[in-house]
Amino acid sequence: MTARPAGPASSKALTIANEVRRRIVERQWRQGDRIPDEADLAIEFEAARATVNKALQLLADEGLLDRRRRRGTRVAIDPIRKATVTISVVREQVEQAGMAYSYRVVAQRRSPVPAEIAVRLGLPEGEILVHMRAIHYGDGRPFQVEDRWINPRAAPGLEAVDIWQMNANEWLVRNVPFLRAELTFSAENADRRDARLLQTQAGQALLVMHRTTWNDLGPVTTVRLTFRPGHRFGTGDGRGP
Amino acid sequence: MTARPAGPASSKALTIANEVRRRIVERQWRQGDRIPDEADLAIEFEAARATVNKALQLLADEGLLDRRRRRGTRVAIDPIRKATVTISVVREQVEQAGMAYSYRVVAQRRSPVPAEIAVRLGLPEGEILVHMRAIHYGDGRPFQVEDRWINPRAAPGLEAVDIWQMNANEWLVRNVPFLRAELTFSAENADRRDARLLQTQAGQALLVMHRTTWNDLGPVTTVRLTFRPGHRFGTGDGRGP
DNA sequence: CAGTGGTCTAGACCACGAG
DNA sequence: TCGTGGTCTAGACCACTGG
Repeated sequence: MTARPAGPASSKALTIANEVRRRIVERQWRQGDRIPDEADLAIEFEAARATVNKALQLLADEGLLDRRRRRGTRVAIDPIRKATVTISVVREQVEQAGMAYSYRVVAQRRSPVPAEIAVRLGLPEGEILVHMRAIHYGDGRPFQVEDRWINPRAAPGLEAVDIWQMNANEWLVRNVPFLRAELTFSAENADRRDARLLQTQAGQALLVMHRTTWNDLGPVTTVRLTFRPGHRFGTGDGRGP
Repeated sequence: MTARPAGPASSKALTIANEVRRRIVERQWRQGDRIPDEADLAIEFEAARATVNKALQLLADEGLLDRRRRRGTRVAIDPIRKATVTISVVREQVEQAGMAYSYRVVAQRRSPVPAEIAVRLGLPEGEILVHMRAIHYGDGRPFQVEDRWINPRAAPGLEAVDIWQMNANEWLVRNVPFLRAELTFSAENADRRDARLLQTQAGQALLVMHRTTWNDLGPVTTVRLTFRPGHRFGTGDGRGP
């Protein structure tokens, strides 16, 4: 297996970015080195400075370059490593794995928000939110358990839908764009309820993802997603194919 | 707590992006709608088309817009959700948490690579790689256990360093830029060795991160990072502050 | 074919910050 | 102070694709 063969690319800016990346990776330009300024590179690559700028910005976003006015552009001493996690709709994850998707709501009610959740959302404790629990299945076996609180004041249109029927995840994705999201991963031992819902045993290590989203009306929803045992959450990194 | 008040921004392109985002979030432009083309927006915002293009590209990268030649720009029906995970150096994580960092190598040898690891790296089974285990401490308590395989052929300069002394994570970050990385998160019950190294109990749910990196010479390293119980891996979402 | 986004260019001015 | 990156502009041509 070879790594991406830093070959040419479809656009001039990408071609330049790839060439600069090659020089860094092959240690022609080393960590901490200052590289030629935009004007010089523009001459070398026979491109406009704006094009070179675009290429270098790309590499800076990747964390490979450190750019500052007046100081110039240097190869990052400590390349920041960014990975992009794509949060797809659960159904797509299941179907991509070649399994038949199904979904069941196991609980739904309006309820005063407990302290822990209130803190996470930044709402006063005891406010009335919609609380629901649901299970996503792949080929009839539990794939993911969803425990969700929804703030109806930030999700206009929610009253009109039948929560027992709809898939909250998809409904929210499709109908309530968000401005900001927070995401955490952690591992927890399954408690009795987790174990029952996921058809596994208490104590089993489970991957847990918490996601909270906000829009301009305030906090929209916070959800605890518990994956079936053995699930892996994978990514490419933010650096192209 | 309010969400980011989609206010003006430091650059004209960002100002435009924020305004367009606001119109989408406030449902003035709805999922699937076609929005005005670049030329029209350029007139409305009194900007050059290139500036509008930059703004819209930004929103398309976020997944909020779907742009195609000739077809125009539409509000995405199914906004892809991307989150950016920043993998910092362990020492920085520890120090940011206000703890004193220390590090200890507990094992190091050259060894034929076992099948599972070989597959992950895309190397033939039995090839001789460097294998090491180390523990990262915060205030003297185990923070993370590192189990790493390094391919010396892709890490020039490795022979010259004292593996027992160096911090492999930092050495690699500083000296071997990579082109591609794969990352997965999972949860595992601690086995006896994990439990001993992390000073916890067998069976405890642990967050595990696997990371494999490649450069132009081939696979560089694959590492299994096991975090102390209760560790959370958090992110912003790549959309601003 | 023609409308739309994708990209490039040459030139300009500005903002930051090291010396 | 002044070199460097950050950004914008007006104009141009190209590439894709719907009608």
